[in-house]
Amino acid sequence: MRKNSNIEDVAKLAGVSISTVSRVVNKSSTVRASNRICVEQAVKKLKFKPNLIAKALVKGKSNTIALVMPRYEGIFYSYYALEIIRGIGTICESLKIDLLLHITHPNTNLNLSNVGGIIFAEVLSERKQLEEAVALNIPTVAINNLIKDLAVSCVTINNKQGAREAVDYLLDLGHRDIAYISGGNLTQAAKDRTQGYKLALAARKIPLRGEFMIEGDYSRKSARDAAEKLLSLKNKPTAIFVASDDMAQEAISVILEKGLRVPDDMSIVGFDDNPSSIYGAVPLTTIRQPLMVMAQTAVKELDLLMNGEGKISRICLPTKLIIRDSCLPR
Amino acid sequence: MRKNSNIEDVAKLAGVSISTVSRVVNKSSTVRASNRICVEQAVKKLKFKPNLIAKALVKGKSNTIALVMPRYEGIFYSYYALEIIRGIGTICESLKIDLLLHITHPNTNLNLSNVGGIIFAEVLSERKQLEEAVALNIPTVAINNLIKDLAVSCVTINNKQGAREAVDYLLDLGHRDIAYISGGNLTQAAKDRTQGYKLALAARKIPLRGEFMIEGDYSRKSARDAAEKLLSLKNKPTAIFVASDDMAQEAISVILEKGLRVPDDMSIVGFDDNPSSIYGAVPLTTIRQPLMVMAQTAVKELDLLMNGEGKISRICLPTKLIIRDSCLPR
DNA sequence: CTGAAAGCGCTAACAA
DNA sequence: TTGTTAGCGCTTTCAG
Repeated sequence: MRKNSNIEDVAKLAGVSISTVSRVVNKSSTVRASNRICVEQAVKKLKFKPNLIAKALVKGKSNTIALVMPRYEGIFYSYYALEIIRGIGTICESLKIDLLLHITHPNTNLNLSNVGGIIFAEVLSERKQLEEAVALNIPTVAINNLIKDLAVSCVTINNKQGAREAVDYLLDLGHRDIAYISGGNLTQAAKDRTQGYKLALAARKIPLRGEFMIEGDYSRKSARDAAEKLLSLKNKPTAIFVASDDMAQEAISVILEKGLRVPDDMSIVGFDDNPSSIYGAVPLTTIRQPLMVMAQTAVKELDLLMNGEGKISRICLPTKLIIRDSCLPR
Repeated sequence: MRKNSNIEDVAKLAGVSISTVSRVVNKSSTVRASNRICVEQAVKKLKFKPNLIAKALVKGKSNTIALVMPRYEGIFYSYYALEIIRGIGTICESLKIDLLLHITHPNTNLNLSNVGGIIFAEVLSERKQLEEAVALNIPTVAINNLIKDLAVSCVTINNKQGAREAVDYLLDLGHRDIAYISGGNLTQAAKDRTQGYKLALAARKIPLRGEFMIEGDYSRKSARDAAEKLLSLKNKPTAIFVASDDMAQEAISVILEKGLRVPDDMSIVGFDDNPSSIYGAVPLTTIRQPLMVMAQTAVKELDLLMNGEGKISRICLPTKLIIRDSCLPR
């Protein structure tokens, strides 16, 4: 059976005490060169890997953080989820932090008490866990949500402003009949984008039209249905703002299939700046959101918190309108 | 600062020894009812959560498994990666196994020695880590790969056979000019599908045509490029087998945009049975691969291995041809 | 059925 | 600069 060598074996082989071994392994205080070399050789010969579990126990905290991600189909299959997992995963890897992934359901209850910190990818559905984490005094940061009533750090994208920018752009182009395919209301981000859409129209005193606002769920199917509904309207919109690039691409496919042209007959703005938005049938004008930066910032904030050096912060990252070829003036 | 109550606090409050507390918490040996109740009450009052780190230390193994996933753009943004993460994540959640996610680069070196088990989502690029895991005697299972030269369990999808089925179907429909958009050669699965394509043609003595075999990388962009290349050929194929549904959908979009029809002018078969393949412009005929079953099987096998009850097994899961509307006889 | 005590592998005073 | 030692919180013999 497996029998990893431990610090004692190394000490014995190197002819020093375990403290010395610990010191050289952790590069803490200075050790006489000759001893360090002995230890290093022993480490190599024995293939010694420090037992992180023991270390975590004595340190009273682990180097592990949990990423809590709900498994709603919609959000999970979105570019967002993937990019967040990838981003946080990559940063953790480079910071040598262990990443625990929790794919949750509203009623899963996690034992959060043994991680060093937690990142919530979405809180609308995880409110209880968030509160528990705060109560347990575990360093926590929420992403893509702005939480004001709880003492947690958050780093978010300015979804409302981003959506507003998108619609403003369409408005500036002369469009007045602007439809919207939303991302539902299961996430704060999706709700914020809807807010932004409404705000932009309200600012120009353009009344909201119920038939122009269609609820999607970030899936391609929902976008297809929505686009078809929009195209079958007596008074069609001249432009559509779509809450994600993936959905926008699907909407474009539908429009093209019906023999209409984009942007000539219909202008489209997406949201994400998904890399594939450059390469579709028509390069997509969209809102770029710095997902990677958000992931990175979240992990760094958390790391600070975990080391007792940080304090609660609320960071809001700006979006940027990326103009490509899917819009034309009205 | 945080000060979780520990087993000793509970023991004191319940008026018993820590051994007794341990027993009731772990439901191990029988404890007198009155004592059990006392302990349970104390646990509740103190909100006692056992420290899993200490437990792991004394048990000499953790309840944590690592999922190692390379971060090649192509594979990472595929339906496969997402479904695997989601599948394994979900199963682990229900089995109360902690899931460590490692998003790796070829040259990241992980400290694998402190997990209870490892699942490799892809081994072509992770061969060294795999070998190390085996050398360290850590329970390991590889998914979507069949490894014969190493003592590891693997559970895989029969990619070769699946691809062959797809092409055979086209062949049976009378097609002879069958093109192929591949998933590259960075993963075993992608290579196997290419094998399957070649085998199917060879079995009917149809010569391979270089211009009919285009390398993709599972991204929509690569599929778009490939489809355009295929459509610009003097002698166009009459059917295309595409190594993923996502890519197949993109190919269909391209074809439709050029004013051609699917399946009338071009038959398409995908691979994955991605849920969205039902809802696209044309419901896609495809190869269903039981990704969830694979994930589930992998975790269960690993769990067995971790509990010393299992032995090396190599499981190959069958695919299934799902006939929808994207193919027509020639 | 219950409790005392010996560790699991490591870190961090403290002493030398 | 180095070694000794006391834990970190828990499980598990082994006695009682």
